[in-house]
Amino acid sequence: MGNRVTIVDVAERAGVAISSASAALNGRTGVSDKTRARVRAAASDLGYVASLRAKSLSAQRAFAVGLVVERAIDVLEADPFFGAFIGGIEEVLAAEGYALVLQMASKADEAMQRYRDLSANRRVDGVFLNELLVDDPRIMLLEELGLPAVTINSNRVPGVPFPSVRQDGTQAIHDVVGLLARQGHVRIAHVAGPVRFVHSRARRRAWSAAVAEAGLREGPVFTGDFTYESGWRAAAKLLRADVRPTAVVCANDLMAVGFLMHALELGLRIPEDVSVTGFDGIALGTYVRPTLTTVKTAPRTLGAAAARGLLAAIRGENVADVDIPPAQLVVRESTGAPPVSA
Amino acid sequence: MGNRVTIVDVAERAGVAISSASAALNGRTGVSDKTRARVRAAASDLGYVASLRAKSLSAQRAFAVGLVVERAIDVLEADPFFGAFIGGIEEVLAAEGYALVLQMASKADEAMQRYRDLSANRRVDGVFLNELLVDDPRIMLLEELGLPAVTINSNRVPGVPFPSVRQDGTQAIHDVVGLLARQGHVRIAHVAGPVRFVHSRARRRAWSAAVAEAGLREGPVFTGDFTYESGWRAAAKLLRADVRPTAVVCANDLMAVGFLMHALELGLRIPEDVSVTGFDGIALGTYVRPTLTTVKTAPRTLGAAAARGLLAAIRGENVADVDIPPAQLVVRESTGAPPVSA
DNA sequence: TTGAAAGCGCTACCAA
DNA sequence: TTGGTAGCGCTTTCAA
Repeated sequence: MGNRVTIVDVAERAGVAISSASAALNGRTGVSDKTRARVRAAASDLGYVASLRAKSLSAQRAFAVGLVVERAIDVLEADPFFGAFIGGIEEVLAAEGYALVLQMASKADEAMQRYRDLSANRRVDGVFLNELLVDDPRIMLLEELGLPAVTINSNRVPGVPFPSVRQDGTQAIHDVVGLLARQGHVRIAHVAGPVRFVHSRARRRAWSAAVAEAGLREGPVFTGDFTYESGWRAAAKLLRADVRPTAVVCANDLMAVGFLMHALELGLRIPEDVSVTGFDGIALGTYVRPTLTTVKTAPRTLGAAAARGLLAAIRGENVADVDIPPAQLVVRESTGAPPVSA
Repeated sequence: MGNRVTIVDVAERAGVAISSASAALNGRTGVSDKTRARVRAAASDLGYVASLRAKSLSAQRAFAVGLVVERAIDVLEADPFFGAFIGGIEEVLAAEGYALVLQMASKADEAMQRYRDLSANRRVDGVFLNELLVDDPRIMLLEELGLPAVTINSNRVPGVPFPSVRQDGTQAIHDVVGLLARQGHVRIAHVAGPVRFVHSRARRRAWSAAVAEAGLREGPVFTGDFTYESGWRAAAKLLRADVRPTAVVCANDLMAVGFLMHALELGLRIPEDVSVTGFDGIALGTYVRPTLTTVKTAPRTLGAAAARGLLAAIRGENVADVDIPPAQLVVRESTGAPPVSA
């Protein structure tokens, strides 16, 4: 344990000063090619790997970034977003010698505390701001803390000092509604996410605008919480109304599947009696019957872009907002022409 | 940034030596109560938080542990195990001031390299060994590296120097088979996981033993890879045989659901024509119709126990293997009496 | 281009 | 019980 190879050993073996060894190893200029080669050889002979601890302390960087997932922990199970998102993050982080510190919080104030700690003990050099709230308190907190950050899928808000990495879903939702309208649907409902989320609002606005654009009146809106159960409840509510919507655009797949399953349970046929669409493009949507028409997002690509943006922000670069290619409509079996009686 | 409060400031304000401040703050003995109180007050006045970087370097600990998830990254999406497992880990880590470093690898040798790096640059103090293989090369690697570890859900292998944290599923699989046998099933098939996994084998052995115990002959075995698709393929294979099994015990829920959906697609009724059972207890099993009879595991509890074990191992304690309460049979709709003709 | 040395902020040893 | 002080292993001036 204590017999670890340090830069001192490397310098000694190469017959140079420690500072030269450091410069050589880190690709800094000011060392002759000969010296650099000798140092490199010595390092590889000795199997030298720099201690991240010492490096962190002296370089004043943690070489790690943080992701705080705020979620009632049981709910996380059903949310496949993070797996792929984290995969994308890791992909670029690993290449840069950075690591991901993953934290979990079940409530908002707990999450705030995690950010505070992460900053106070300097465990990370920057963080991801996922699932933004309207007037998200984390923004101001991180600004105060001076911790670099990137926001994920937020709108470009003027006051916010952090770059945003997004995948637009607006166009795809327009496509969804357009598809339904062309199929003859007139009463198109929406199952929304909690209003506090920026992306819930964006999806609802997109639905709203698309419906108007199609020359239709807005159907009823049910506000869920992105869970299967709330999709189920949405069906109970919307399908029991005197005049049923013939199509329901849901703000995520899990709610759409909950809705769909309950509709089937009520004896309705999909899409003959009611069309259902989701958002996300999770695998579950292909397991159910009928398979779910949805908007396919790219969490992995998003994660990679977010990581690149965050690393750039940490390096102090002036990073612009980035938009990855927009989400795409994927038409499957849960959408079709409305009942003629409607 | 540079104006960070350090222990020097705290010591100065409290009018004591740095070493005393350190001792006081860390609850070490050898400081008077009065001094300790003064130091604590000074620290809180100043909003002092120790720098993890300096602490790490001097204490020779990273205050972080690693989890390397080895998975074809797209597959991860559908696997809800890790969300809850990580939740459990985080729960105990956070309380101890430790953090979780999450890494991803898509192939085995890539994963090995991640462990090697984690150890070489000393990013973590220990790691979780999940999804153990038979003769897992990671064991020897970590032993060589001298990195503390705990194995998750492995068998107690004599040669392995790491404590194991497990949840037994054997009894529950016996219960599954017992249930089926009592219902009159005689041909009970198994959809297994890849043979290289320790837990695949354990589940298969449990099925095998339980079938024998029920006085039955083993039904056919299909080896899948824990994906929905492989469950689907299993159905294609097993249900097309001349003599169909009347019940199928799957090694995880995702395969069970794939099997179930395909069986339905083939026009079979469940459980009237064929009973299907899973293992894991994921939410998906309650979304499908019929709902899935399964063995419910507790990944969250497992994660918490694993984290406790790992921290103890890091502290150098001699930690015993721990078994959390066993997985439980959950009977739902996908099991019932076999067809009379069978 | 090279090397000596001063930190980075903390822990822990050893005298006092 | 207290207070110096020598590391921990690296980066980064600043002279030579």
